[in-house]
Amino acid sequence: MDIKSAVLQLSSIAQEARLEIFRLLVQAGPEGLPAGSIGETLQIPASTLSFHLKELSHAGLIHSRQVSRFIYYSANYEAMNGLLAYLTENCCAGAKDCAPSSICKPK
Amino acid sequence: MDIKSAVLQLSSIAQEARLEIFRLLVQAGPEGLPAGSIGETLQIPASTLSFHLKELSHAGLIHSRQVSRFIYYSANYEAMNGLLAYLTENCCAGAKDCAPSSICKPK
DNA sequence: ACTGTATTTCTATATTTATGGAAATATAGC
DNA sequence: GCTATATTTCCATAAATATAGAAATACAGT
Repeated sequence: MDIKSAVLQLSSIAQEARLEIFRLLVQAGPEGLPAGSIGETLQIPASTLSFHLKELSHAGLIHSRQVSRFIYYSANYEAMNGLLAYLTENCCAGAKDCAPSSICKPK
Repeated sequence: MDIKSAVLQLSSIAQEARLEIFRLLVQAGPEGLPAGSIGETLQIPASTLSFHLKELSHAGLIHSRQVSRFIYYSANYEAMNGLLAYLTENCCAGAKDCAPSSICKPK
């Protein structure tokens, strides 16, 4: 991963509403949740939510798929894993006792 | 760690210049580097650098200490470790095979 | 085709963040 | 106390980001 991708992904979760959205999707598991359900749970207006979902999608941290009239969003565990690995490597550069590169797996 | 602290810390490294600064300080080890040396290495004007260092300090990801006329900045490995632990927990909520909470240690 | 529901795009606005020169402050050596 | 160097603060400006209503689009059922 290059630094620009890392910054893009970090930016996408460096915002309270988006970090909450991401957490919610992680908790929701691989099936994810429809946009409306996310907005209802977190009390975010539809257009604002759409903006944030686009940011997260653009950074690659979430996926979306259409299920009839609903669009389901779900956490991209691999991408988050990659970001954590990048940060771990950067945090631990030159240090001993680092975690293995594979930190997180979807259930 | 609460979500606001996580967002603050993420924001502080969700910017290319600051992530570069942080990486450099991690590589430099616990002794850290004087501000001027950071600016020279990364080609960042003094006032801009000072702004970014303040952001990182405010988020708690770096320390500073005065050594004669120089101010040495160094990575706060514990804070970074805490952030990674928070993200790992949030990434892995409900998932098996998570990394241990202690991911990164200074050399 | 028409209707209702889900979501996005458009648009404007407010807010925050980044940049860097100039001036101010701090420290050390003479 | 003067001078040189290191760093920060002040300031203005530019650029990016966040917010949310209104309009547009997409889909499914009738």
